[in-house]
Amino acid sequence: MDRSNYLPSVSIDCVILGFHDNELRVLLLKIKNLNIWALPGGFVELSQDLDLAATAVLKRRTGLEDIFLKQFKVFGAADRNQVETVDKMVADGILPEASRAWFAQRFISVGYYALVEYAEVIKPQPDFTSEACEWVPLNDLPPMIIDHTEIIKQAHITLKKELNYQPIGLNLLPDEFTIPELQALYETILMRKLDRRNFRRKILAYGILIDTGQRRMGAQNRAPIIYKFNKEEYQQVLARELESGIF
Amino acid sequence: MDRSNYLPSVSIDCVILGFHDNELRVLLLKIKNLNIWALPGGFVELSQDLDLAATAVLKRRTGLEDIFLKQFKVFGAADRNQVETVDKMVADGILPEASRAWFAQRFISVGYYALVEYAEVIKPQPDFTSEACEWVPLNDLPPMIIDHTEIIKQAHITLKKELNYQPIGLNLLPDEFTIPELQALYETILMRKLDRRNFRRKILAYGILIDTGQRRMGAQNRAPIIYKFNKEEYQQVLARELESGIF
DNA sequence: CCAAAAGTGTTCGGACTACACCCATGT
DNA sequence: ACATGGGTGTAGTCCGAACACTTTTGG
Repeated sequence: MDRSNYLPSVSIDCVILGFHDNELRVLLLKIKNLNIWALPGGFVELSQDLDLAATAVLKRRTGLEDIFLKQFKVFGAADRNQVETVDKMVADGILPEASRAWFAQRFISVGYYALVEYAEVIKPQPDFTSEACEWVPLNDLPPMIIDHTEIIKQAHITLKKELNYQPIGLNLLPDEFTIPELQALYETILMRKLDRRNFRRKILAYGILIDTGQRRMGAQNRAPIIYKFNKEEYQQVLARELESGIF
Repeated sequence: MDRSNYLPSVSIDCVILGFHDNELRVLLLKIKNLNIWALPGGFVELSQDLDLAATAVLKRRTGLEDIFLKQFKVFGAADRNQVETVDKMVADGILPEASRAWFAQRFISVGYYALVEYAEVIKPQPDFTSEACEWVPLNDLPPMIIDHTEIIKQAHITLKKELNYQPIGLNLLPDEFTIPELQALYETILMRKLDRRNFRRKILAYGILIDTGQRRMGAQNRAPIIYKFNKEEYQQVLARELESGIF
């Protein structure tokens, strides 16, 4: 693996969030032979846009493309390196001796977060340094490398703030869903209960839901209406928010 | 100048904003022998926190410390380098041949912005590559290097958004000021008129202003009350905002 | 006295909150 | 029938937008 193709000092970490069993989950890699987990990350090729490098990480781990991916913060503490971990991995033969210096260097890491539909990620892909790639509940994180716990925390804070000004759900929910399901997503992200009736009104007011005319049967209660996102309107609402601060 | 003390590939650009003559101004450096301007920037020492490096840039150019300085975005396009400009500067003897490679490399630049009190910056300091360091009105920018125009634009957008949830003015106004003066600052940042009465009510509701009991005399109209910021309350309001997304 | 701009109060409407009620579904 | 949770309506409250009047200052 030739490290000379990458920009030194710069890394990318992706907080890939999915929603399952009414829980927010983040995609993590378990480092071989160690009880330490890490965010999927990567480096930037010499002639590659930073955002593209992030997109490539997402693609590599999940197979997904065209997903909402957003830079949210840079992590640049002086002690952001992992000498001990790298030494151990070299000793275990996981990393070749030749790449010790590369991985042990200090990185400035750009944090990105993505929202993906859990079900569409068939088989998360570990890399050669990791023995597992799993969805881990956000509120039950294992020991993480360096500051990755903090990175996840910051991603979650960012997500909560975004929720106040933008609809969220496309990419995070299946194609078809009910309003109660969408509400469960919101409640999970915000970590608090919302009023059913007010939520419905607010979300319908966005004008981004399409009534499919179908209902979700099977439960021991009134069958809720199944909706789809009106993707054009959805994108327009997002764009309106982003535009809000034109120069 | 030994470049081996710095992290490669990573740079910092600071959008230092001041307020004067009812205009927002940004501190720019004019590159020697060229009609191109640049944001004050710098690099990160090998064992220096990223945020500290940004603070150092601010200190170096303005002499100011303990100023609100915030990371707002990373600029990582693949073509973010300045080969032609560097070649010209080396040819002109401004940059030593030995540092050509350093300055011509591709940088991932972390954007910071700062709000400073115009009057407190006595004499902005140019560096050895620049022949001037001046306050330039934000809506009358000269030709800028690489993507620095875009960086300033993004900083302004960020500032406008911050304004919606936080008070701004400490660091940007003199110690004593009137509410109409504070309103002029807001109107300049937001680039639109605000209602006098609603503005007054809203800003007083924050509880961060102290009536000094004095009035600004001299104008041909009723003398406005002079206020000071209640700095403790001000910081608390800011902290409350930042805390708002606790895990 | 007059122009100019500061200080004060009131009203209106929209958005969010907090509720109570009815309806459909599976057991 | 009944427990469960979905769909609908309504009154109260808060906040911001819009606007009219009075007060103070210098000329």
